[in-house]
Amino acid sequence: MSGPGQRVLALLRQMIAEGSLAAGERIAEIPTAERLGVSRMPVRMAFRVLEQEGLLIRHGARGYAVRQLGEEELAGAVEVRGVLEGLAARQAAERGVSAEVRAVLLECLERGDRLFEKGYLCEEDLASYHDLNLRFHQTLVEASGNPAIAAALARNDHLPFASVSALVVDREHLEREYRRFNFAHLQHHAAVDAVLAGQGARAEGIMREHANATLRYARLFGTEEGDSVGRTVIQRGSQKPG
Amino acid sequence: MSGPGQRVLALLRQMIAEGSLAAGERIAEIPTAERLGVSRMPVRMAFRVLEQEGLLIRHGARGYAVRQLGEEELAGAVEVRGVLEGLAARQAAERGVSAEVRAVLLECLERGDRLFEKGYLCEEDLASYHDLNLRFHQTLVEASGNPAIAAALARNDHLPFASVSALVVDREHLEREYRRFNFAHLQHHAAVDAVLAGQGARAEGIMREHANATLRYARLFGTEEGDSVGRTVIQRGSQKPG
DNA sequence: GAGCAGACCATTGGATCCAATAACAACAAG
DNA sequence: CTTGTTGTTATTGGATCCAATGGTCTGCTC
Repeated sequence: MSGPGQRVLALLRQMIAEGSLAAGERIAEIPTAERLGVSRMPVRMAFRVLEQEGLLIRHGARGYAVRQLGEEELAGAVEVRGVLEGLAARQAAERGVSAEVRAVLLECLERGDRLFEKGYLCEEDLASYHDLNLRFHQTLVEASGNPAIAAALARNDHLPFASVSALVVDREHLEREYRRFNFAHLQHHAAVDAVLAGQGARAEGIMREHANATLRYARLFGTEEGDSVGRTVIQRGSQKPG
Repeated sequence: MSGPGQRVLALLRQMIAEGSLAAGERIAEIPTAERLGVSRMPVRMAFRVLEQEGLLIRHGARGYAVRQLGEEELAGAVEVRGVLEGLAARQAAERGVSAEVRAVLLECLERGDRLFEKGYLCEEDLASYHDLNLRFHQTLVEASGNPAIAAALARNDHLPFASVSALVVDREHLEREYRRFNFAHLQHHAAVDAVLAGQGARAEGIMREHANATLRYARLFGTEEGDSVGRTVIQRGSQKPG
């Protein structure tokens, strides 16, 4: 575990996510292998995985290309995440959650409450919120008892900006971000309320709308088009899907 | 294209789907390679892809195991397909469909009408219905304009029995299957009606329920538990996701 | 007799080599 | 001048070899 193969895979994912690899440009095995200082073999393996994840697409009959995803493709991925997490919430509500899951969800809510009750956000609050947000979503998906949801979500989670684990934050306007994340956190509250009450349809609707919190709310709460100054992505290490 | 690598991948998928490989049992590279008469390399590649598709899972620290999916996992996958195809139908209805898509959908409906109007099903009707069913679903997903849906569906489509391309038919009771497929076809009618009328929510609801036609209706329409005699799977060649 | 340690074997991952194929370019012919 | 054909090169896929790691079995010691 964590041999050169995994390292190459993680490196390529990161390079694609942060744009070091020009989108749409062709990418070959040998230059990539030399650039990363490994043999062609782990690169070959990584290319297959990355193709399955949708980050690379075949470029003609020879080689791969970094997939360039436009605005509406991103919106589509967010929409997909919405229906999947909505399904997870509904099934969790319908089947009922265990005491452990209930405890984790309530703890996430409480930790978020403590974050937001002081009325502003500082730098390390962003990291904390990111962590609890991730934990909340993962717990809900697990609580659905439907592993197919996690499997389907795994694809989206590899697309940059479309996953829960990628939070686009505007560090220049932390008061705006406070409102945005606070709203998202209130949606968490509503979702937990619905799930614990066994209200499947309500839980589904809330989580479906909540998917927009990642991306669309960023515009909704004031960050206009082209206002990319100071926008940062908190991207955490790839949590394993299993 | 279509070299030994693709052949190995297709063979392994088929062997997993039809149960030639015992579920849950460990599967190693070397015996598999010898059994298929190829080197270890294409097997290694295929294992990675199959792991990404969810057909294989890691068996401890060494090797892979064929994933055994129980009844409720299958039901979960069907549910996932429901929400995804529901989303596709809704987005197709909301954005409107092109003339070409409209023509294809109507042609699928008409061909189905001709199949069912004679009041019974014969053997080659099953293949015809399978083809038009597949075409219908693919067209609808494409019409959504959301490639993330197809990407998310690709995972489910590899799980045996959960995809549109796997129809479980009971050849012993073709009159029952007539009622079942006819019902599914009427759902197609309703879905197209809703999509063409721009009724997104209605289209979504119909397609969501329609996902159950693959599996759950088989029991609903009379095939009881354990009544597996004469049940066959029409599984067609792996249509490429892109 | 049981537990621990060491050694051997099985199996996987990486590297290098070889073959096959596709693309590009150059040259010749119409 | 344009187009077709052929040759060369670049790149990918497959095979074989080598190293590293984990598991198991056996023997020794307490």
